[in-house]
Amino acid sequence: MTDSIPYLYPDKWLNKASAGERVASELRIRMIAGLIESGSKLSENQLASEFSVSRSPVREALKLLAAENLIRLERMGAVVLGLSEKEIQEIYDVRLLIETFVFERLVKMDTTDLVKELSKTLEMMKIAIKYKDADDFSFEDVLFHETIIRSIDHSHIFMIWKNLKPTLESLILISMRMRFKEKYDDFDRIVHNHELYIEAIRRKDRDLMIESLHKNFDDVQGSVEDLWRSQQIYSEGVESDD
Amino acid sequence: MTDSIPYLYPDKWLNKASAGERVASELRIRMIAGLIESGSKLSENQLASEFSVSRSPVREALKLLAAENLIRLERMGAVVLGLSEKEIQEIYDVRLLIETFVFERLVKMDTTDLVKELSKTLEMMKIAIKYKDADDFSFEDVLFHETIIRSIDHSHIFMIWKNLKPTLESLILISMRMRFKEKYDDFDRIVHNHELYIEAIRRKDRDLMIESLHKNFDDVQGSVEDLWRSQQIYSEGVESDD
DNA sequence: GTCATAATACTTGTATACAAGTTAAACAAG
DNA sequence: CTTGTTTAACTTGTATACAAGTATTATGAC
Repeated sequence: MTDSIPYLYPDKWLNKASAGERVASELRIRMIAGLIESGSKLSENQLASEFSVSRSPVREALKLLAAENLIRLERMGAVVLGLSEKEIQEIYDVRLLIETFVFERLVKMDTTDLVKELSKTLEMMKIAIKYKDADDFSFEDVLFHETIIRSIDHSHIFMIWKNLKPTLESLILISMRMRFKEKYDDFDRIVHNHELYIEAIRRKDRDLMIESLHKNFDDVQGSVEDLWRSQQIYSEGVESDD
Repeated sequence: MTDSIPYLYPDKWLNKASAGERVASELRIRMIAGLIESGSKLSENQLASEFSVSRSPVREALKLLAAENLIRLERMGAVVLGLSEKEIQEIYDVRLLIETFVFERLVKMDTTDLVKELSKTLEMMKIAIKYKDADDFSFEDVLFHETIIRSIDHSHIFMIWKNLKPTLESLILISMRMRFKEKYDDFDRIVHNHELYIEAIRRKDRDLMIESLHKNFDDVQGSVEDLWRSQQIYSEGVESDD
């Protein structure tokens, strides 16, 4: 068995994470990047030895991934589901659903602090672009949307976000790493869309919000093809064995 | 420590559940029934000895409850959050959100099979009423809504349901046990509302669906007071110790 | 009495051990 | 060669052991 697969998930995002979360994060991004094929089977013992941990954290990881619908737990072994194009579409359905819900609440609130917070995050994103740091950029991008959702103080809507977040995070991360290499110009547009989003919140303009939301989706949606290509790049020099 | 608290969660729903799921189900319904007060702390060891299992399944249970926002995992011990009135309102926000989404999909589909399935479930509900079996009734009631949501074959919407289901299930269960004792006439109305819902799906009538959905909410919403009263009933003869 | 420090009794996270069950393979009979 | 049975190697779920860290309590100096 080759252990040559490099770690894809950023180490600095795992500061005080347990071993289980680490394993889950790494497995998740590998599945989304296509390094672990849909349909393949994972066993606790196999993963435990592969990641040099005991079965306890592996069990924890598998439970997490099962809750995210990335694997299905069966009698013997967990079968990898991965992300089909349908799944990615579904994720955007849910994002649209919760972000429009959030916006309906936002228009009844004072959004001054939120706008300030979002502006700060956007500045951070610009810095990340300037220094070509895909990981930092992705982090701030995810944070941007999380900040919006958190602002309405709705614990169940936020739960939905918490479930969606890990998958989305990996998706964005892979997509952004790709763009920093090959489509650097995209970021002008991405930044502009986020500015639009902030403006929509500031002006409480529903139409503008929906517009920027859809543009934002198109951004990531359009990058799905990049994603599939990335699978080839990531798997270069890996699939020698097995 | 008193071990005198009777088990609230139906045994027959735990056929092939693991010890962890059993503990989670029982803790969940106790929290929702108010037998475990919000703010109290749970520790793994304490729960392990209380339920006569080891820490492994208890850890599993706590993870599940944390994902449902019923407890918050902290450094030392898990603090019980329970269900405030705000939380219950939030749950209905989410139900409204996903069921209207589902309906928008349904109107574009052939719903013949679904209507048949729902009719069957409704018949089951009627039998449960006839035999005054609150647990059976609750089971079929939850199944009714699950069947609708499942029918559009949208895995992420279904994930949201899966997260919501356990809490809702306990909520309905407690509410229905109450009504079978004290408000038996309510069931005529509940059955009628479900008939309306089926009719809305059959006719693909948005307005009727929204109407019956709201009525359905009012049914459970109105029973929240019952819920608080139930906490007194359940806790009769229990709080002797501690 | 008050404050600082040390000891103790908790806590969680991880590793390992064991039991029960399932799959798959080996093997024998026809 | 096919079929049926037994054996062996897996699997998961649970219990237990251990290490590292945290809160609390006890202790002692002032």
